[in-house]
Amino acid sequence: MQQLDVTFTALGDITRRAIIAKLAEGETTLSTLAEPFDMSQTAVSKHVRVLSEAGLVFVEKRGRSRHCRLNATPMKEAIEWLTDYETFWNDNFASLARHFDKKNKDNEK
Amino acid sequence: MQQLDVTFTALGDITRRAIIAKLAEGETTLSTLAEPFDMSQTAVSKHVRVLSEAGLVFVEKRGRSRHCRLNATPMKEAIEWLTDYETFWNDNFASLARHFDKKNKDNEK
DNA sequence: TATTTAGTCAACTTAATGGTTGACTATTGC
DNA sequence: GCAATAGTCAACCATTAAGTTGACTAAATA
Repeated sequence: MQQLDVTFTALGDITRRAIIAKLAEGETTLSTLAEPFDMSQTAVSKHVRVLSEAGLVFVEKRGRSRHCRLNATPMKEAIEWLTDYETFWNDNFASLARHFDKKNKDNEK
Repeated sequence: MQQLDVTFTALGDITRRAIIAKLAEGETTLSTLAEPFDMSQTAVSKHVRVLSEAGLVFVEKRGRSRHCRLNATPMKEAIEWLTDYETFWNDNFASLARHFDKKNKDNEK
């Protein structure tokens, strides 16, 4: 699987996006993170694993608790991919040119 | 399911992103779209359905063929959601302030 | 009219997701 | 030492996803 696959897939779940939103307010432990959700801690833990495998969350074991920290850098690649299509919601010749310029440079994407 | 869920999920597949890239070059029929892929036309057709249900592709029946056209507007919401986290890959106080400003305005997301 | 072409549909397989529960491990604190 | 707390793990269930094939419909063309 490609990085963009795991990034977009990880973001395609409302619970995981909510976890990200929580973590944007600051680092927390798994249990406090899980508390507001209407599902078991195990379920939240699985979502956090998906996020951590996507590199979107760093988990650090500290004593008996797990501290989770947001890492947004994989979003960069996602946003770059999306930005490449901005021409299709702005009909703007400059961005159109940018789109096909970029396409010629990196045909592997 | 929420719009962001279907958008991100649709984008979380490399074949579907490749379809989008093809359609960025211009409208095509399903069969010419399917041709380069190493899978049945039925499979490609299913991917196109996922994209069209996400609103990312418009499909129009014309004679015996289906013409597919890219519609990138759902990407706008996706990019807006992501941009809200730019503070976490730039450590920039202005974008941090923007992030928490926005959070206060629209707590429903 | 007969045949090719474009595409869908239904049925099926396999694997992944998203959730549960119960048992377990390890750490903390009384 | 014992009990509470934080979390994982394994097993299970139901649903969805991604692909296949074969039969079918509808349009274009020889």
